[in-house]
Amino acid sequence: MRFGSDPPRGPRPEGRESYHHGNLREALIASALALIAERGPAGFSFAEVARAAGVSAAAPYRHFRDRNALVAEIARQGFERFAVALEAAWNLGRPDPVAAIENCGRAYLAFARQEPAAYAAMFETGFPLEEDAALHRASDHAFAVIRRAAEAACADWRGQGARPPAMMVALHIWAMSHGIASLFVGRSDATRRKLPMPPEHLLEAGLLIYLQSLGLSAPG
Amino acid sequence: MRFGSDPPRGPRPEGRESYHHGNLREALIASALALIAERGPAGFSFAEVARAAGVSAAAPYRHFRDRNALVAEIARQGFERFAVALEAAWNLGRPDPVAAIENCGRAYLAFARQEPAAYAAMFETGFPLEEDAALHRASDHAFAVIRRAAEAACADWRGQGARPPAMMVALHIWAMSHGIASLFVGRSDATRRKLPMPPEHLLEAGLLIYLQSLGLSAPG
DNA sequence: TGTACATCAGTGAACGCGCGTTCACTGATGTAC
DNA sequence: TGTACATCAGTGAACGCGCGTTCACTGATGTAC
Repeated sequence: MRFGSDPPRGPRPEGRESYHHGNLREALIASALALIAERGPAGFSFAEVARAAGVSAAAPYRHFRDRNALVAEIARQGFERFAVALEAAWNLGRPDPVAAIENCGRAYLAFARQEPAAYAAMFETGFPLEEDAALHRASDHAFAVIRRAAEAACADWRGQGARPPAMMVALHIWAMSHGIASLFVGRSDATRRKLPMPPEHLLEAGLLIYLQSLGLSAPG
Repeated sequence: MRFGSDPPRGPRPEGRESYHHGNLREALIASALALIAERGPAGFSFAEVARAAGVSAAAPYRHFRDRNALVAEIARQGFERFAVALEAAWNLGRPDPVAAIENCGRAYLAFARQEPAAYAAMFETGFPLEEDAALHRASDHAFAVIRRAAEAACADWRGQGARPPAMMVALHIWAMSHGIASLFVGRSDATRRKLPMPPEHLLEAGLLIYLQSLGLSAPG
């Protein structure tokens, strides 16, 4: 039985049946993500990615200038997905800014846990952001979500003394989240330190204590 | 003019004059630190370290099983110096625990700034601590300083509600410090993000806000 | 003080290997007519 | 619908290179007597 949308000749499941791969660019990214998850962002060669994608060593050059360009693209896509996840967790500040910020914190750790390879490519490679405008934009895009969350929270502020600067608050939230993610939510469990509590609880408590101090949350 | 303590033959400044190097182990560590500072903990080969130390490619095997053993040793020594620096900053909790904790924060960032290579070896390599007892001990040793500081601060606690658990406070301090260090105090300036303020100020403010909330610091 | 010897740190040649990169090529796809 | 042709993605062979690792060696150092 054949349908109009079938490919011209024979079956074509996962593997290669055609001279052309058809989707090599995405396949290379997927293979690289798997290798990063296993061995870290510096633990594989360009040739190895090609092999993992079932393609000759010369093929990747049709899609990426070199290994770095591939990893940078992985980081860029990671930042975009990261921004989307944070945005969804923020959920326009509902039910209230502080609760929404805690949701962002959970989303932050969930991303580090579920996409450890992308997270490593984003934060552990040390690419100079100045040299890759697209990467820089994607990274700014993710931070902008946290920044807007901090601004919304600060707008709600009803404490005493000076109003806390939203930029500073955003940076503190980011630093605390990233610190916990990178110390305790790593790639291999063996690599990371043991914790007496789930990282999510640790972060939640930290954010709550911090935000309370600013008069941004009703004291418990 | 000759002195009794002179080496037996001729001058012996930095380079090699003797068949034996005399201090190759330390020289390899120094060369590796320089290479890490330049290119990150994964950016060099074992042979390259030997070359940088002015020695044949086979020589390092007399001192380190392989490249990983060398980097692990660098991380271990780094943790020991880190512990010493934190201990000095803590200064037995003087003049008071909160001020002393802020000094620890400054020392934390100072270490990341002045010893970026060691810091990278300590936190960016992902060695499984279970497999290297000496490294694990050194790392615990550094954390113990922060932990003792948190305990001393919590002992001083005079707030309302439940007394904060010192372990949690220690982890929050560590996470905030590490987050700021790893996001904003990196190896090459080009790599790290731009900040509207010095990282030291950011960390100081963050710790103060956090500790105030726990009733550990006189509200400003 | 001198000599013989054991120990040990570094040499340099050798090996096989995988990598990065280039190149002319080939075969699949898409399109103009 | 069929044919000719341009485009393009992937091939596989080739190259030089540096790496990791081993080995028998050599020359410096330290020590026993």
